[in-house]
Amino acid sequence: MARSPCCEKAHTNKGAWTKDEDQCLIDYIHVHGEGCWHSLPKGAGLLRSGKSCRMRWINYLRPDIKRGNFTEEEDELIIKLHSFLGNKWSIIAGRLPGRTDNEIKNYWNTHIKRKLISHGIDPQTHRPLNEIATTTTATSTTSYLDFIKNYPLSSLAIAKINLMKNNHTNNRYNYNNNNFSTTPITAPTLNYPKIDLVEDVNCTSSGITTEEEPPQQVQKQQQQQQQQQMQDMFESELNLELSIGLRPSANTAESKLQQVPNGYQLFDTVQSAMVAQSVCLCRQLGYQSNTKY
DNA sequence: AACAGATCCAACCGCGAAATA
DNA sequence: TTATTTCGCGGTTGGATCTGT
Repeated sequence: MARSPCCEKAHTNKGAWTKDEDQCLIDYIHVHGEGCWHSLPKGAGLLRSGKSCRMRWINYLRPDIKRGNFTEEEDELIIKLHSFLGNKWSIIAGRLPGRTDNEIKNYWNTHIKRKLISHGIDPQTHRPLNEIATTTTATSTTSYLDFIKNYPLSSLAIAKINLMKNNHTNNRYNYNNNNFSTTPITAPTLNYPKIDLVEDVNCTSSGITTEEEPPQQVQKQQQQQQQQQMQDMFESELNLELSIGLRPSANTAESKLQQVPNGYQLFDTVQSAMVAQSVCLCRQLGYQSNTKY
């Protein structure tokens, strides 16, 4: 009892759309709305596949599509989201109003990718190209000191790890029901040594100190203040990073992520810390400032 | 002006998941 | 339960345009 055969492929045009075809599609959607792509061509009198109509509408004809060059803010957001999500263009597009997944994908492949490569950053891993060969198998068994030794983290990334170490011992960040929460875990995580952050919240230097000086009241207070600032910043960034996918639907990668047992686990492995590092690295290269690659 | 190579981007293709008969 | 269609996604292609010589 299957459906009747589809004859969509018969007698369909291919290639560039004409103005008449565009207008025909626009008029039809204005009257009948989006959806039912399969039956749309027949109803609209178009010799196109439903798939082609959908693509044309979503990527080109939709009235809310934003035209023109990408802004620096959009650049930065795309890189950040890509470092987190990979090639999930539709999800990334969902975070950039008016931009389509196809447009972002093209922009990534023609602009951002090249810029990252020219600056020695692998566009897939968001890590320095010359370090990729030796870091492909970082696991939770890697000691944090080994990791630091090989991949000096930005202070921001370190601060994030410290905060998790200090404030959420034996916790990991989970993504459930569109929110991050901390939930006890049993799986082994990194053995974080205590590393006090005392400088450089803007990723302008390596900023790592490994031993605390003999306590002095003023220093303590300053450190507490800085730590609080870092926590605020961290939570702020986390909100951005983890608010990805607030509109999950049944068949999206977002919903799949949420379906992973124990939720969407972030920063519980060395790789996750690398993500933080890579984002910071991009910033160091100018994405946060007014300078461009 | 003419040509070649590089770049851009709209459009196509194949695949997997969901829906449906 | 199974076979098939439909939909949406990411990867790729190829024609149009740009740039350098």
